[in-house]
Amino acid sequence: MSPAPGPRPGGRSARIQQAVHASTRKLLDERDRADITVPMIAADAGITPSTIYRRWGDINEVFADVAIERLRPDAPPRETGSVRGDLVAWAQEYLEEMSSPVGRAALRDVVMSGDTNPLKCATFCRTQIETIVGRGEPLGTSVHVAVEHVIDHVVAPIIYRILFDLDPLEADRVEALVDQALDAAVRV
Amino acid sequence: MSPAPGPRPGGRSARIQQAVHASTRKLLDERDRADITVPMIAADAGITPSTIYRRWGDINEVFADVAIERLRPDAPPRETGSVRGDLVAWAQEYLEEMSSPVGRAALRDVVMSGDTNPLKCATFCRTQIETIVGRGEPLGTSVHVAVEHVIDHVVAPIIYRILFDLDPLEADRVEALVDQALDAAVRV
DNA sequence: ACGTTAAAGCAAAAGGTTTGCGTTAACGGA
DNA sequence: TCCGTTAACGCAAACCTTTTGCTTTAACGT
Repeated sequence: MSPAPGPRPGGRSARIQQAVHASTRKLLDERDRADITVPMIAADAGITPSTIYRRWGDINEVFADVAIERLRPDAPPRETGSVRGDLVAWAQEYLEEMSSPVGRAALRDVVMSGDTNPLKCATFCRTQIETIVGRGEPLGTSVHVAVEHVIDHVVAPIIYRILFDLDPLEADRVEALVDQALDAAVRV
Repeated sequence: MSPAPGPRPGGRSARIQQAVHASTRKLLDERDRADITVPMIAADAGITPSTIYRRWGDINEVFADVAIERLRPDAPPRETGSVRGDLVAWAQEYLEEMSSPVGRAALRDVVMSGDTNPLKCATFCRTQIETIVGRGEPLGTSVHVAVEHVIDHVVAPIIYRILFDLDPLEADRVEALVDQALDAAVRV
């Protein structure tokens, strides 16, 4: 009776999505974001503008879509031998990536799009932290508590300062923040 | 020789700015932000669209301009008898205001506009905190340190969770964050 | 292979944005 | 108080983006 009209992730759709992403990234490297239009992206990708409007809605959704790919972790956090060491290394690298012009722009593009993209982005981050903390203490509610503290005391200040254009954190301050987060988690 | 061509904050400009702000706030209450256009605002304000384009550039700048007025503190932080109490009361109120749909939208509008607006917004916040901390220990570098810690450990988690659509902080967790910020500041 | 249908192409209509030029109204000096 | 100067506004036409109805293409299941 119902042929299950689910999505169709087939070849053509995927090809067009990749073309749009590639053209958007390319234009983003060349021009200022305010000077990029949907017809420009379409022309570069070799498709018609209406395809973009129908699939993405508006140009901000395209930017957000590209941004979230940039924000997706490409590898599990590397191991240094201790949870603290892993967290410090991960946080310093995260700070580095997000402070760069590309990282800042990606963060803004994600934040300005509807609720689900920011949540997805925060979840990428949380998952990485869970991996690290989970190595030291496999499973249990204390892991969850520690993760929350790392998000509040380490990730939040990093991102807040970037989004609001304050001076970025120093690398050694990141270390202190990690210690404070772990301290706070232990005391609960 | 040079008649100093400075800005002209006179009556007409101010009147038009107010009209645009008022119409924007009104439309923002009625419709979804994506459905609001520059010609709509202009019509409601009784001016021509080109005036808005020339003064603000685009509609996002208008939204950001309105948002920053919403974010500007309307009174100095109220006093409870202790620095800790003042900070807790202020932070809980701040959380409340920023979590509301209007507050969230204003935050996003500010963040998505160029660098100076976010910085202005963060400075509003910092100034309020400085006022509170300065009451306990008038002037000195330790005040500055404490303010930094409150921003990193209290403000940042509040705002991060709002912007990335995580569960908002509980009111009693705010209290714990203030304590942690003050602890961290003392240890430096 | 064939039928079905989601997604893309095309083109015209609708609407938003930019721009040149004339007009208005603050501001400063006589 | 009046007058000259000039930033800012109004108007309207040109330009570009966005939307929309219809046709065509190409995945996917049978």
